[in-house]
Amino acid sequence: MNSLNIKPISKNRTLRANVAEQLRDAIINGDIPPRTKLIETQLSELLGVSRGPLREAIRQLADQGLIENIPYTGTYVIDIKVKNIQELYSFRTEIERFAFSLVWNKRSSKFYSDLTNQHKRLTQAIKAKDSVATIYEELELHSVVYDHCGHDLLRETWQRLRSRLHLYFTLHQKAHNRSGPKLKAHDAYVTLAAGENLDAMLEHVSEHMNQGYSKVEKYVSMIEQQLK
Amino acid sequence: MNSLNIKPISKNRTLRANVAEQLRDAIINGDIPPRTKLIETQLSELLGVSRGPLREAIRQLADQGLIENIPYTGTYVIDIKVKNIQELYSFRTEIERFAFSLVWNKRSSKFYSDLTNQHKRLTQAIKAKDSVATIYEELELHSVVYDHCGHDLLRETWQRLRSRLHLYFTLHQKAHNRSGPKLKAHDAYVTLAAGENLDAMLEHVSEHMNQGYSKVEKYVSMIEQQLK
DNA sequence: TGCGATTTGTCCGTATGTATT
DNA sequence: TAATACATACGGACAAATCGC
Repeated sequence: MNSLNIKPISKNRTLRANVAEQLRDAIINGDIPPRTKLIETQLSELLGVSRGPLREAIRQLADQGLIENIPYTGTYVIDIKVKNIQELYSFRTEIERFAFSLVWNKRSSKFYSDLTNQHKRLTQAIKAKDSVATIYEELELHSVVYDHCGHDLLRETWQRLRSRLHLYFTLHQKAHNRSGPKLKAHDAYVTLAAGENLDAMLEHVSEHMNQGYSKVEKYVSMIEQQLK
Repeated sequence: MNSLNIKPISKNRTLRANVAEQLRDAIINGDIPPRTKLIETQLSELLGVSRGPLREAIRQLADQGLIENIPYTGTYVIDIKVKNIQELYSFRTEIERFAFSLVWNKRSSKFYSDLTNQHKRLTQAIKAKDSVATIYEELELHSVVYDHCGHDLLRETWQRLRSRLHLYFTLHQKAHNRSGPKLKAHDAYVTLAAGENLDAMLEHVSEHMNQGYSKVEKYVSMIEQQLK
């Protein structure tokens, strides 16, 4: 009843936006695997749109870093590389620490409630063993601090990373789909974020990221070797 | 002879890339002032291209944050707002400190030479009172650390900020075109970057940014009041 | 080296949707 | 309410570039 449905009722009014959203979702959910070549004529027929809006959507996803476009050659879903993961995690650490520094002295009651509510959703998804929802809710949990820090540029930067991060999470999940994230992995995160010790929070962010990184690093380096 | 020409011989092979570059340059050089509405039919005729590539270029510049698109309504050059400037500078501080931390222990001889050469170019531009070149060379100087830190994601993020920063610099310059940057404003920056005290460098970056921010803040808040 | 097939890039004419007046 | 201006979308056509043979 009072639980808001997660569905983002974003009625994208333009076709290009809808196409971009559909393609993005298909990629980050693993339905279109890395290295796949996106052929315009095929896609436009599949999606039921003309090449115009499709090409504009492709341009947007390329700017977001989910696909790579080589002129006169083709557009490909990005590849997995250890270096990219490492960069994603190290950069994430920096900006999330920055976000907490910004939000710390102006944390509102809504911040606390958003945090706990989102933690609840994540816990439920984990308990339900819904791996797709778990990934989404974990990213949503981390989005809370960006949404409340009042720094549009920072939030925008986070959103750009989020898609790629989502893709890596999905691929990792699919590789060994039984080991989801630990049930209590985010307890300390939420507790500290609602506490009064900023330094402890910042330190925890760094640790949390390192743990996440080492979790996927081995898998990715293995994949990279296989493809080599 | 040995001095490489600055001209980026980037023969953009696709029309959309050329159009995007032309539009971007026109905006950051102030030839197309903020709030200007970009009308597709006019632009496509002016540039001598069809609406297809033009629209794709517009989508790219919108993703870069230089223009804003409102569906079925129009595309406008971004507005100037104090909050945006403040965000730009605070975020820049964070990522440039991060970049120096990354590069510190692997600074190569090329890093030092790039740094001093670029400082020389900046100095020459200032002496020549070439305000357009001065802005470009100052941004190039700051680009050195990103180019050498070996973090593609960080460099990519910097490039995204750079266009907006360039625009603000240009507008500030045009507002009172006699006060260019001080001749020795970057001496300490270069000296510290080539030195051995990382903490001093990081501290200087923060100070350097604060100075830059306060320089444009008053001007922008004035403009913002005028337009209100 | 060249040739042909495939795909991307580009142009144009037209029709429709939307906001504004 | 109607009319206008413009963005959006479609479909067909052709040019240009890449790749495999």
